[in-house]
Amino acid sequence: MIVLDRKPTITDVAKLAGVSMKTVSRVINKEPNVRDELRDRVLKAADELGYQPNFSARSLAGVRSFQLAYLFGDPGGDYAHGVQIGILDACRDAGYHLVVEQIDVDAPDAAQRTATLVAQLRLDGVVLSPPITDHRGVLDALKRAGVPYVRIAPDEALDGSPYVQMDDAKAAEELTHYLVDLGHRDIGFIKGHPRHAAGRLRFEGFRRAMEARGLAVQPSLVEQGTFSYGSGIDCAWRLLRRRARPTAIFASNDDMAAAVAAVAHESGIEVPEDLTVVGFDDAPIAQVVWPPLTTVCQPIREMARAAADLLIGRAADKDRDSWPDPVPHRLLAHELRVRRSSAPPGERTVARARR
Amino acid sequence: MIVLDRKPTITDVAKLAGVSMKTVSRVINKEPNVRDELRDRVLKAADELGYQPNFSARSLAGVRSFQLAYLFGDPGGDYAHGVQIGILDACRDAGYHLVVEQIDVDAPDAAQRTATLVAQLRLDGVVLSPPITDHRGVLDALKRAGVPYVRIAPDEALDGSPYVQMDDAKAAEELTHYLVDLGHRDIGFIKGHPRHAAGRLRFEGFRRAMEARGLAVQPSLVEQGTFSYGSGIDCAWRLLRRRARPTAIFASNDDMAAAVAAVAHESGIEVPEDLTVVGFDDAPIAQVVWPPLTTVCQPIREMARAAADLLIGRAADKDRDSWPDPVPHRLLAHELRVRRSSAPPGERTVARARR
DNA sequence: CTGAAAGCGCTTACAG
DNA sequence: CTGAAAGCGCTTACAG
Repeated sequence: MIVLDRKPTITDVAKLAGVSMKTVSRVINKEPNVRDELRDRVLKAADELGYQPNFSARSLAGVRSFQLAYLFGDPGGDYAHGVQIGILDACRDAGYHLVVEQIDVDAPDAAQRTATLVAQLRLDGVVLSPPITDHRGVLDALKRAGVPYVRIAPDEALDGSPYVQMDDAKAAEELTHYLVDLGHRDIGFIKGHPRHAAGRLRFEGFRRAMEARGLAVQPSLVEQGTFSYGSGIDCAWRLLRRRARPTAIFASNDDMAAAVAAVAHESGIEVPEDLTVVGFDDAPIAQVVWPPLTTVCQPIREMARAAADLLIGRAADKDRDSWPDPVPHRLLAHELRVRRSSAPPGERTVARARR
Repeated sequence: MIVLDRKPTITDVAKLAGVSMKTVSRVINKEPNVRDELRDRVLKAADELGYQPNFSARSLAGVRSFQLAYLFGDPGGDYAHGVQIGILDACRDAGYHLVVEQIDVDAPDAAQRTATLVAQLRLDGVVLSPPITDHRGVLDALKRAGVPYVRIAPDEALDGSPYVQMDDAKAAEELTHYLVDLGHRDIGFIKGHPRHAAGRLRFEGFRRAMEARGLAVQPSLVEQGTFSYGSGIDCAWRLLRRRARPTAIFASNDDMAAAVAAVAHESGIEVPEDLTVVGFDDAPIAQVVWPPLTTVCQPIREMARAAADLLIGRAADKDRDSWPDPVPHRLLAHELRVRRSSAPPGERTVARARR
């Protein structure tokens, strides 16, 4: 181990190994066309000096920056955090770094802030998650700057860019079949944010499953939420104070399902004895409310990892100036998680619902 | 608005404004010694071209990088996410970018990964939060690399580096006084992770307050948790199946308090009628369990913001090679949040506890 | 398979 | 107050 009074550079390694700078560069970047003997000498020298490439120099000189950015909108979110962890998984494996930026979807300067970010930083790619995965201005700014991006759980796939998703409609169908199989007929539904694809698709799946079983979706049992806990509270009150209340409630995400459980408690309605409650996402909250929620696991971390890998793969490709045709996309598997918030409807519950 | 076929550089701005590159640099970086007239010309030219400085070039050439890093340990955390939002607040205002890295505290390569990060990236500073705010190896790696860092809620302040904190002991004291004033005498306590300063300080505050009121801390009512929801479940069972169970339980954080509430529900114990439960932090979970938790608000976002501001301030300082003496630190204000999980002990509850 | 030269877009250190 | 030159640590494009 040789210690310099400054950070060792590629030149230091080259001198020590007795080769040119360019050869060191080839070895560090795993490029072909280096004799094994030289490669070994370089690796040894780099190791002795504790050499690490300077990412600023790399990105200034080269076409790759070894840097990704993650743009997220929701300042509160478990979701955003989960996505971030998944991106970091990919970055760690590929020797990448991650820059994060929070951009309020409703801020008038969202597009401008995106443009500034990509003008200042050379980025191999940007990962987007809901709600800004569907922000037209942000998308346009990225396109104009020529920065590759991948959208997670996008609304319209029509953007021409790659995306990663799960099958929300199918998962909602499965969850609904599960409820019907349990014996529920009068099922309340709390919709998600109308602007979010996931919200619409989950309702669509519910509707389809009900029809498939010959059951009517009762309009009076469908409430419009926004995915927030607060909206879940409001919808739950409306649903539960009805004389003929449902025996089960399907909330479009776990936050709203937790809200339903809270309102039930407050109203003296036992979950799941008097009311089955199911959510969606398998967010941390699902296991932390009482009772733990039956839900569908959305593989957020894996989705994010896949998005980042797509970007890293493109940057490594010799044909890095465009996406392959057709543009890549990934559909990741979900999973039903049955927990204690669901049960067959009780006798008296059914009686009341039927009344 | 002039559009080039490439990103405009400082040279483009200089030419358009009819000044030297160096003058543009002075204006962009708000350095003194530029005539107003030149400044205006430069600003106008920069604006017309839509010029944005290249951060890679800046950090390669200069002593500042306009970039901070945030190292967090807990992959699950609301806490980490809150810290990140606070740092981003500061970055946004100062024109900084933020690189994030997740490092498992218990991983043997935690220090090595830190060293690699700071060798590859030029950073104006690093923000650390629990649990790695107390990781000796990580701290040493940072020190060795000469990268300034600020610790959030550190265990030992003895490190010689700046830190930001709240007064955990005092807050716990206040919360305990509140419980005693409500009429509680038999108060159970669930400790936090023994390795975390916050855990110890909160218990210390509890102890002090009990003594101040002439009440004994009953060893049989003190359980050792780890801040996790799961540990809260275990501790709650032990506390609640006792014949003479406490009338109130003080959990060292909200996750564990939520767990207590869940176990209470499962056991048919009503909160707050039969049992008062209080937490700590005012994490999102506090308002999302039933009933909402009485807790202490830890100003995480503001603490993180203060930490980042310290780092940004130092980088902007002409004396940026060392911290001022004495090293700066910030103590931010907490706040008691009374919600529905706490109430005076009921008659029968007191009777049972006294038995 | 290997390397010498030029250049990425800035800031530093210096001169005037 | 202003600017010309050198250099940060790499990669590119090219030559051999």
